[in-house]
Amino acid sequence: MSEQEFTISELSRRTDFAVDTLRFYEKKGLLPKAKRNASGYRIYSVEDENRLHFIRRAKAMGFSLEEVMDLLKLSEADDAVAGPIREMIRRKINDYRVQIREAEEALKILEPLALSCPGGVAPTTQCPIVRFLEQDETCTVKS
Amino acid sequence: MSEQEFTISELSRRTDFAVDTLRFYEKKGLLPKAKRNASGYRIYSVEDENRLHFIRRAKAMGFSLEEVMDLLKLSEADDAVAGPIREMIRRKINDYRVQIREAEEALKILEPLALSCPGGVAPTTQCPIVRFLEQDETCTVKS
DNA sequence: CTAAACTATGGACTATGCTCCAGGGTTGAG
DNA sequence: CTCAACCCTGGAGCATAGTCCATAGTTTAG
Repeated sequence: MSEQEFTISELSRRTDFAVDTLRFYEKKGLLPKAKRNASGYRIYSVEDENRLHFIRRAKAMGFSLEEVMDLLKLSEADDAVAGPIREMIRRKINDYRVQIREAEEALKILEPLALSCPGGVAPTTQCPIVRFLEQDETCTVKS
Repeated sequence: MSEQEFTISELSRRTDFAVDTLRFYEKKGLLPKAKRNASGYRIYSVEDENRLHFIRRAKAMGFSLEEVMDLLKLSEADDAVAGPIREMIRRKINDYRVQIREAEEALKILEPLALSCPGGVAPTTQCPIVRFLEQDETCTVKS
């Protein structure tokens, strides 16, 4: 009977996105304006479900909703080509590399401080961390 | 004459924090309620300047304003001891390590995809990235 | 027929860290 | 004296990604 059409709560159950999130995604343009039944209820299909799988994966790869939207557009256009998509992935790869480098820079400072700090009830005057933070020389890494 | 007291814009120039940011920090409790002159203007001292250097450094190490506030309290109390501070640094170190691990996980997936993607004007049906995103198996890494 | 469970809408609220604005008072140089 | 440049306050707004609410209509099981 039902030929692959579902209500919003069914789609929610199938994709594990909250009902509110699905409506939010529609408003943001990540999902197309849903078909409606006679009383205004949204009706979804397997296409929508697939689109949501795509969204989930792209988010898992660290893309923001705006980027996910771009990825969707880039991959769904009739004349869609691989170049721009690869570019987006390359940029994301670069973001991650920068992030790793910055985290490593911070660790290079924090780890020795943690090791040389006596901890326990030693007064903070003995604490190299506090001394480091109170220095007034500039220090790079972030911001 | 002026014995180390300055107005908010002077403090701003000396610390390179925007005037608005200084007022914002006071409201948030990162800076103590400033002394005022007869007409209600905030008056600052070198202590405030030092505190702001501390804040700048702690932020550069990746601490949020709330964490910076904790660090300030932990290091300024009369009976301040090194233990809790070291704990905070250790937690931040751990955060960075987790962040690095997650970024590496993502790279492990994205880098091979970028390498195997033909790019250019190849249709997206040829694009391993799109194929990856359209898969419906679950995949870990984030969220 | 009724009550529960579902659906719709628009708008408010969360956290983070500022940034900007309007409307008004104060200070300092010329 | 006047005008620019400063200061004050409270509140709004930005981005991100939802989440929750009130109010109201709809569908379905018993």
